[in-house]
Amino acid sequence: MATARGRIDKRLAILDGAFTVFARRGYAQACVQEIADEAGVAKPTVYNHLTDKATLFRHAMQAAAHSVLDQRLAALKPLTEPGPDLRTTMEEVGHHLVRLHADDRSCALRRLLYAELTHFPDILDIVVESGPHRLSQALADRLARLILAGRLHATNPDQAAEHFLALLIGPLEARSQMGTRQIDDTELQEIARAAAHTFLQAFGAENAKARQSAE
Amino acid sequence: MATARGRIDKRLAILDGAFTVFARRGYAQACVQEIADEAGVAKPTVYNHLTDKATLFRHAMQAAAHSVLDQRLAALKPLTEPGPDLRTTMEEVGHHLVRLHADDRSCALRRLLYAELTHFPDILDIVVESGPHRLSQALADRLARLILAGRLHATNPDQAAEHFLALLIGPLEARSQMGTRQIDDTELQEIARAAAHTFLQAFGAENAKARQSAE
DNA sequence: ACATGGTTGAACCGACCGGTACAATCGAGA
DNA sequence: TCTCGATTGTACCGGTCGGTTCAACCATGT
Repeated sequence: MATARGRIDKRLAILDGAFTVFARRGYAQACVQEIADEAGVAKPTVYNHLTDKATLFRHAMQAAAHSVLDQRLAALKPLTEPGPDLRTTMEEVGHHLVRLHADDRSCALRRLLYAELTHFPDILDIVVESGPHRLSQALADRLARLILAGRLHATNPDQAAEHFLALLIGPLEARSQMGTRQIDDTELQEIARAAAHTFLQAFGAENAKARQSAE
Repeated sequence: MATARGRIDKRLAILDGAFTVFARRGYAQACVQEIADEAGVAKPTVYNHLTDKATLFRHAMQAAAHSVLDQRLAALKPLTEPGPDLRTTMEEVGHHLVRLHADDRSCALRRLLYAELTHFPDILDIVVESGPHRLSQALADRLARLILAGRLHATNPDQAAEHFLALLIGPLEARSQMGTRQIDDTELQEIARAAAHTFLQAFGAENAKARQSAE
């Protein structure tokens, strides 16, 4: 009705509307009629494209997870060619990651994942495998290069990546109350700055050299 | 029927059974009849003690959050009188915290909180205020003492506490897939060890002295 | 023995919702 | 213009569940 009555794939509109409604109501409380309305489509059309409410949920979650992952991987790009000041590039990357993590759809995705873990165990594989795990791997790759280049001092790039992400996400989650409170951008920047500070304090090459020369 | 037909407060059994069933099914899918069965009680008895399914949920969550918080605060005790080796006491405390965090009830509490954030905004205040926030505050108090005693080098005890908790919880959450996978205790210990290592690398007094003397 | 108040089982009401059936309609290609 | 497939609105079925009612049932205090 409200949608442009074109040939644009309704499937996309359905999946998008489905995620919106699932995010708003949760799986059980979301009724298919509301999803159909949100997508500007009749209820039978929904069942025409997706057989089940469950498979509708699965596909919507998968699509959302995919789009979220792409954004996050793109945010790591500056680390492949960091400027002379490693600290500011790490702060930038951290800021970017934190901003993506605080995004509404990202928060909704995590909430839904947490919520329906028990009912849809297979979704965990889809989302988490293509989510934090892939991100951590990609970050570890970048950090490994930096270690080899002598700009970081760490024994285990995987652990370093895990810890950097933890220093970013942990304080963010604590402050944002699971995405309820809106956080203004300067506070996000402050979180990223603090995380980069602690991380470089622990893994920065200069600090390591200082420690070694003092022994 | 199966329960001892004593005068023991049924209210407690109801709240406990309610949390169990909510954890198992989620809020919407949990039917009151199953809660009554779990508590060994008739359905009208449930409505006799708690007026509503919603208030039942609220009270069950509050009770669970309270018990979880108590355990976590108790785990901080060794930090008030740390032995000569700060590292091992921090590893112990971290191990204890991580083990509590990985507990089934604790995971279920977080899952339910995440899941029903939208429907019960007031629960967030109850749980999060008496949860991670209080824990972070208590930890910050302990760390402040250690800073004054010259055993840690940090400018902001609140931030240090936030970062230590992040280094513990973040990797745990990543590895445990939101509490789905069971983690064996030696892996928990390894997580705590790594967290304490990075934390002391960044905030340890010896490292700081080394850095200063090298400048 | 008697009264009282919480407890029990069972049945019941009303609402909601997933999924389907069906007839009417629309849109594009021949 | 005609036809075919997808889409639409609507109505319906069946099941589930929150919440209530009610009669019977203890267990206690007097």
